[in-house]
Order: sequence, then C-alpha cells, then structure tokens
Amino acid sequence: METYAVNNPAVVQKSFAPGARLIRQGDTIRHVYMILDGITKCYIAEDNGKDYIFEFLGKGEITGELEAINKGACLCNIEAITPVQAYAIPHSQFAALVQNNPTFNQLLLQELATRISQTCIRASYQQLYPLEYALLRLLTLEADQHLLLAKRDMAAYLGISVRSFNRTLKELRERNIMHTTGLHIDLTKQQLENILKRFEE
Amino acid sequence: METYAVNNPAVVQKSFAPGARLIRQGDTIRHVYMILDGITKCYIAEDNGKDYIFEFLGKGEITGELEAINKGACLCNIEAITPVQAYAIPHSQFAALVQNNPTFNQLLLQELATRISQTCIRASYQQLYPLEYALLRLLTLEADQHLLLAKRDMAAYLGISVRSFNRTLKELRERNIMHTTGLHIDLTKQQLENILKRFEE
DNA sequence: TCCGGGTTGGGACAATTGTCCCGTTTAATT
DNA sequence: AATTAAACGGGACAATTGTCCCAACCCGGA
Repeated sequence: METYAVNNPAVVQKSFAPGARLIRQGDTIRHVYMILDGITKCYIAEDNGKDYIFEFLGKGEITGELEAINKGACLCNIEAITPVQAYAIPHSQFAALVQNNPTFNQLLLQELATRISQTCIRASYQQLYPLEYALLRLLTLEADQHLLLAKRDMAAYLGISVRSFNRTLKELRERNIMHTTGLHIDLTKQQLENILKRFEE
Repeated sequence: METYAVNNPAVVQKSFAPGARLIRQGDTIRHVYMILDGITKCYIAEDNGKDYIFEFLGKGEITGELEAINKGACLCNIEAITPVQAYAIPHSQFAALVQNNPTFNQLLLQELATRISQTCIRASYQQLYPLEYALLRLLTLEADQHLLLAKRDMAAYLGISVRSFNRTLKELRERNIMHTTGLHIDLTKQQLENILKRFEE
C-alpha cells in the first residue's frame, strides 16, 4: 500500500497541525486519507453542542473510505490531535484498488467487518454497564496504544460530561482501584484486565 | 441472488419459530443467512443479564456475513420475532460470490459501510440526547417498517429498562408532544398521534 | 513578569434512569 | 370457562449522571 502510494503521482502527502481537520462532517470529499504519522480523533458533532468520538486513528489507518464507498456526505469529523502526516488518495485511485486488487479488497472487507463488530460491542457495554466499566476499558486502550488524551476527549469518547468523568475517576482512586497522580495511569494492561474481571457476571 | 440461491443445491431453506435462534452468540458458524420472510432481532447478551439490540432484520437482509468475512465467533444472537424463513448459504458459496461477482462484492461493501454509518449515528444520539429523542426515532422506525415490537425489545434497542421506557412514553403522552423542542424530528402532530395511538387505552 | 485563556478538580443541586415490587391486563392452553 | 404465564403500567426509592458554578493550576505571549 505504501509503495503503491508513494509511486503514484495522484497521491499527495499533507500535513495537519493539532486541531486541524482532515475531514469535516457534512462535506463532500474526493479523497481517502491514509495516516502516516500522528493521532486523530473521529467524531460526530451533534447540534446540541456535544461531540461523540468513535475512535482514535493512528499510523497506518485509513479514513474517509465509507464516503468513498457510498458517495455520501461525511459522517464525522476527522481532527488531528497531534501533528499528522497523511496521504490524500483520490477516490478514483481507491476505487481502482478495490476493483483490481483482490488482496486489498479482502483487507477492506475485513476492516469494515471488524469496525462493525467493535462499534457494536462498544455501544452495547456503554449502554448496559456502569460508566466505571467503560472508563477502565478506555484507560486500557489508552495504555495499549500509548496515547495521552485530554479529559475532554476521553469524556467525548465515553459519551459523558467531563464532570462525570472526573467523578468516576475520583471514586476509582478512593477505592484504590487506581493509583494516579493527576492523569497518568500506573497500571499495566494485565492489572487492568484483572480489575475488569470484577465487573463480570 | 434469489435465483442463484434456489438453483444451488448447497443452499437450503430453513424455518424458525418465534423465539428460535438462527445464530447464537459465541458459536462458530459455517453459514450465512438470507431472510426470505419474517422479522428477527440482532442482539448481544451481556453477562450481567442485559441485552442490547442493534437492529431488526427483515425480508431480503443478510446476516452472519461478519463472521464469514472475519472467521470469528458470532458477535451476537439472531432470534426470530415472527415466524422466519431463511436460506442457509455455506461460507464457501458466500466467499465465491464475494470473489467472483463484482456486483455482489460492491453491494456487500456498500451494505457494510452503511451499517457502520448507521451504528455510529445511533450510538451518538443515544449517548448525547435524552431518551425521549431516541424513543421517538424508534417509534418512527417502527411505523415506517410496519413493525409491532414488544416493549422489552424496544427497551433493549434503546439500551434502557422497560420501566424507563414506560415512564418516558407516559411523559410524551401527557405532554401531547408534537415535535420536540430543539430536536430535529419532522413529525407532524397527526403522524405522532398515529404513532402513539397503540399505546393509548 | 504578569496577564489571559485553557485545563483541571470538585461542591451543590437538578434531572434522569435503574431497581424492586405488586396489581392488572392479555393471550394461550387445557 | 378456568388456569397460568407472560406482558403491561406504574409507585417508591436509590443510584447515576448532568448542569452550573467557582477556584486552582499551568503555560505561552505581551
């Protein structure tokens, strides 16, 4: 994929400063983006002023492909959190890849299927478990991917207010589930997995 | 698709009574199902005893394709609500279709992309708006598709308890809501009254 | 250095939703 | 028609989450 991209004159590399948007919700776009470096957040801005972040995209991930497939307006905003480098790939190139490259086609199908699964799983436990559970899962994700997220972004990912986020964090601290000073998490992935077991059944 | 299916000896037609499951969460399956008639609910059962319904599938819709693509265990249960007729299509046949039939391939991609969009949009407004809003959308959906759903299923779709569902419904009735303030629901008074009619004594 | 905006932490209270529970209604079966 | 199980409707109270607000802190630019 990278080889393909760098050898193709229609594919241009772009830079985005933190806060800049690769894609704006509602726009019609003609490119798919492949992230070379940096972290982005993918979110819907509702008209009551609240945001809902679906996922954080990093190196090697593609975005804008839903719109390339369905020709629709952009579902959500893609905004750089850290400085971002990305390839902008014209829809025509993307469509050609999908049609002519069975391997790419297969990978795309798998990626879409995985995202549906992940989205469903997340929607389910965010609805059916207490906030605490989703918060711990997010902290695990943050540790896994070596992210350092602002509280506002974490709250938006969980679909709650920053106030609720702080409150739950404080409760976890007071119950000695988490030892943190400020924001940094001192737990390994294994430790968090063990903690999550408490919520089972 | 139907022509293909009925002419293929590996594709068998199956019947399911209400309550029977086409697919069980966690199982490994070897077939994709195409629904010929009836309504099914697609839901995850969490281990705290609660269910979360993602969607209701009806005539012409396919399910089990995520597992066919990713070879994983079943994400969710598919359960018949009404009597259901469906084709069971072996994974091998499905894979052949995906590889050899560009039109089918394209339709599948579009279907997956649409489901991601829908799932994201729903997760967002269920998290960021009051229950009332999601409930009205569900009632609209129900009317549009001529469904008649049990309250338990509607509550599970909204990710709430039946008690909360009833409470919100009662409030809507008492306030004789036509359109919710600030929220973009295009219901006329008449439309909404038709929707709410079945809940009145 | 000092100022101003953004982020963080949390108190107080309101609103929303869940849990438990019980009486009523409906639907299916004997 | 009688019986029984399931679905429905809602009261009372607990738990969760949101809203509003303010104070402390950090950090870059005048």
